[in-house]
Amino acid sequence: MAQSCTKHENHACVVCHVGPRSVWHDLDETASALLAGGRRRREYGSGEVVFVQGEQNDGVHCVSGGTVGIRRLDGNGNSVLLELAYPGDTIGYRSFLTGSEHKTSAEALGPSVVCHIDRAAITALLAGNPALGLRFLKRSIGELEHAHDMMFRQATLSNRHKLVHLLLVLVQRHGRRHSNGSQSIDLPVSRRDLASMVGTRHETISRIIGRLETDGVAHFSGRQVTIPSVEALAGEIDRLISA
Amino acid sequence: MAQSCTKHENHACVVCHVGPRSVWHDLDETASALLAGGRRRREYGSGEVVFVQGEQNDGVHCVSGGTVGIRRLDGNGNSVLLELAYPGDTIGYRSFLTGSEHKTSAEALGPSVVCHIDRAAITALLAGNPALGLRFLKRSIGELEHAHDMMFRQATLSNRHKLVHLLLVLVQRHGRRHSNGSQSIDLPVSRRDLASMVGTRHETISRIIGRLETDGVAHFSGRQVTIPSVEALAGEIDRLISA
DNA sequence: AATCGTCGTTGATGATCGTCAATTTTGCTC
DNA sequence: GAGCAAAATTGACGATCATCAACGACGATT
Repeated sequence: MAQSCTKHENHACVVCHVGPRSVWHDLDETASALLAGGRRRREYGSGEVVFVQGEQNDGVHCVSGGTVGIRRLDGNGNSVLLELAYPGDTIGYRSFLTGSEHKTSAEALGPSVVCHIDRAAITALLAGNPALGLRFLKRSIGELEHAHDMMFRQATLSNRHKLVHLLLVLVQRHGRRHSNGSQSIDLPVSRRDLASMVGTRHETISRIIGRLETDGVAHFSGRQVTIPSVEALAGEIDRLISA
Repeated sequence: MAQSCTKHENHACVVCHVGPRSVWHDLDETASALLAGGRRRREYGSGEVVFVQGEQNDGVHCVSGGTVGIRRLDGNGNSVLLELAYPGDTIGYRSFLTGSEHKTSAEALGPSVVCHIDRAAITALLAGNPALGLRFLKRSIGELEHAHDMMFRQATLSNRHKLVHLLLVLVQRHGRRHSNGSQSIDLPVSRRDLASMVGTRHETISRIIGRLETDGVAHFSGRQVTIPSVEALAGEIDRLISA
């Protein structure tokens, strides 16, 4: 999919559906030309790697289609999925701006399209567009708030509630509304990655899923999840967060 | 009145010990004058609040002395200490730059000195010094990396290991080296806050502390902690992280 | 000195989790 | 489709944790 970038190559990255939340939004013509010149589109198969933790940065990437997972690894085989990136999101900009190696890996979770923008182009763009730096700053701040939310949930919610919250987030991005009011999700991640996002083991995730099944609040079949009532599921957390 | 800077009023915030890691480092004279004019020093007693979650932003703060805790609360009495800020650190800049209310509270953990810099001054500084925006960007990225480290540890380490890691971090900032090789810390936080930083309950922290005692790797007396061998303590985690 | 509220510790208990292991299912390659 | 490796599930067990409760310690206030 996202078979989009066949025309208007000379405008601000039209390959990506650049919304107002993108850092590339609202560039002038010279900048757009610079961007178009330094950009290179590429399709990734499921599981293919965009950049690897520890590698030297070679520019930034912009997600155009699909879903990209931001992952951190250690030397013991531990793997944690820290973020999910969607079309319009720019990734790999941290190590670019700090001039360091990548602190995380990025991989396509399902067929995806990602553009690469080389160092020279971004350097020139940043030099000529001070507003671009501020956009990166706001993007970074947004991610930081998101990380703080996550840290807060990790410290206050039970594993079940964390999984429920994760499902509610995923249903917003990946949910398909059914005619009877229920919604379905095609999970972009494995059970193991679900576990890492919740902060527990995959066996525990399996068991929590089993309990959600018997409670009737969600039905799992492989990576397909059906939620009869999203409101009922949200109710599990709401009375903890708001009350 | 800003009863602070007794000399060098026309240089970059000399109240704070501005190191190269501070966002205010290396400003030119005009900018320093602007900063000095919009800055106001204030001393805070232990527990006093610098800014409150939910309040509208009224500029940024710069820690000059002591330790400031960044805390997030919810409506159920849950409280999590997300970060510790030390002299040279600028706080409250996120809500300033995004033009939103404070997403966290900040409070002095022990007697502290914090400067306030009003909106007008920073706005002018940012407009005249594009490099300042990049400094904020790098600071934000640094905090984000820190948050990702935290998320990774939350997902992979046991509570005991998380507490040990926290002690090792605190010993770097607050540790006093003893003649026999041991080190002591005056903890800047309560047991409850320790618990929130580890992501568990305070009773559990008490019990883990008890086990560290019986294992002889750390001795607790109130907020004073003595660690016979920091290397031995670090060894508990090292073989998990590196091996 | 007496009171009050918070903090810290400790105990008991049921719930949850991590680990090891066995088994089934899934997805991919040939 | 056969075969294989990884993923996912399930069971069993010991370890750890959350919760409720009781109690002592401490600081602040009166």
